Amino acid sequence: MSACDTCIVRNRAICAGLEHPEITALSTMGRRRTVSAGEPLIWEDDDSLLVANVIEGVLKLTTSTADGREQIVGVAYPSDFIGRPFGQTSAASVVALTDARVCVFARNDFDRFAREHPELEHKLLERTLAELDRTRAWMMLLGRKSAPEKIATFLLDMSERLADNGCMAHTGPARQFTLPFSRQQVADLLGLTIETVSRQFTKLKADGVVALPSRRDVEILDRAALEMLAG
Amino acid sequence: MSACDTCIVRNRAICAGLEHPEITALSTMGRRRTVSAGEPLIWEDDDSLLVANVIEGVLKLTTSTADGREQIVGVAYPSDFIGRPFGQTSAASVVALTDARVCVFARNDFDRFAREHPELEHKLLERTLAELDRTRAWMMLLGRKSAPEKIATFLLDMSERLADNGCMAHTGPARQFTLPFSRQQVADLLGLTIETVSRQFTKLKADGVVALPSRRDVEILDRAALEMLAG
DNA sequence: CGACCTGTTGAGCCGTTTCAACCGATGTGG
DNA sequence: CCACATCGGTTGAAACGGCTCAACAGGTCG
Repeated sequence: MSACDTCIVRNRAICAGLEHPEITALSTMGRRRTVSAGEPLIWEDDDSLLVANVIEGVLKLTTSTADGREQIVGVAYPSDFIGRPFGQTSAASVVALTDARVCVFARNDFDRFAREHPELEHKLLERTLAELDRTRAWMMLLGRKSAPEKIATFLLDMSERLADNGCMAHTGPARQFTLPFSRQQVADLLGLTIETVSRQFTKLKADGVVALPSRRDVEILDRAALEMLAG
Repeated sequence: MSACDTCIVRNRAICAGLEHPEITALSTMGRRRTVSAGEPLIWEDDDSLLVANVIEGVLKLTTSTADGREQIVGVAYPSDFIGRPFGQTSAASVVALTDARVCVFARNDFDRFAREHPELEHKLLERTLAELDRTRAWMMLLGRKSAPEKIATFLLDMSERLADNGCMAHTGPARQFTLPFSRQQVADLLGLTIETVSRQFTKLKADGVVALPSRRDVEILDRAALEMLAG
């Protein structure tokens, strides 16, 4: 019996739908690993040596400039795939935001296996296309939205993404949730400074749009207002 | 003999490497089409009815807000693939920037064909992964770079992308080229206003970094300076 | 020639950043 | 046990970069 048999993202990750012999083969290639909050898993511009499935936790994908500015270019949740298959170098660093568990594969092995299993490649393609859609929507935010719009859009997005971490049927957007991000990370995600993020949060709170019971907790009091603000 | 046999992007598009019977099958599904500069090919949020290969010309992928702000989220050059396979709606509009020729497929047909031909799906996956890398690099620009840095990065990027439109071996970045964009489109690509773009161009010219013989023509006089400015 | 379109230039304004001080929670060592 | 440092976050004041609005320039086309 492989670790996959009890994997909690087994039915949502790219492994979903693979037949038993394939799962077994994948299982022997993969290795479970934990990554502590703040710990890197992949370095930008490094040789792309490994890919992984996220089992539990949240990780950020970032790119940086020479002078240290950072932009979060993606966020990986459970069942998401990370790393750069079929490429020599990875374009982004991957760092855990929360303690996380991942299922890692040597890129070589994974590439070879994927090429031999079209069903897996198809899943990967669907995922990559969806991620590209999301990324493009985020470009709109980065290039054209104001700070209040960015924050509102961000909160609505979080409310959807963090809704069903479990395996239940789709429950709709969450009214309250805990951000996996510090203020600095929210800033890096939205292309703002930490101070601007803080001020916008305070403003939303003052206007009664959200409640902020703690640093990381958000409760949406007036979703319609947020949607209005999101632009 | 199918149109594919004489297709000028035959060896660079996703069709590359397909065996003859497959090419023939694809050929019967596809249809050549011309798109005039400014003419749309796909509408944002519409049902995703068609996908295409770019044969000649340049097209922009854009998303817009309700109040009319626009962000260019991608640019398609010859041999690039456009449209959203395996999805119900397309997340971006596609509009020709120059007169263009494309090879279009009904999305249904293409999806079915792709699923039956792993080699094609693999090509599509590689392309999509590369596009995702590029898109993420652009997020860095949108979120974290200043106007001068954006313009410098843009010019360097153009210089590479427009280098070998032909089929010759890689010739390195172009020293001079013709932009397929109006000032407004450059602004929409960089998340700036048209006035800021214009001022930055003027500044680069005044500093002797580039020459601008006409509205659309650029000649890079001091590449090192541009690379410095690009941040 | 005049209308029109694209792009440039100027002046002033506004939003975001910058820089700095402050706050509250957490943790530590004397 | 309490002074004290630390860390993440908030708040304030001022500077600045890019935006807005408006006028103007250069081509092109009727």
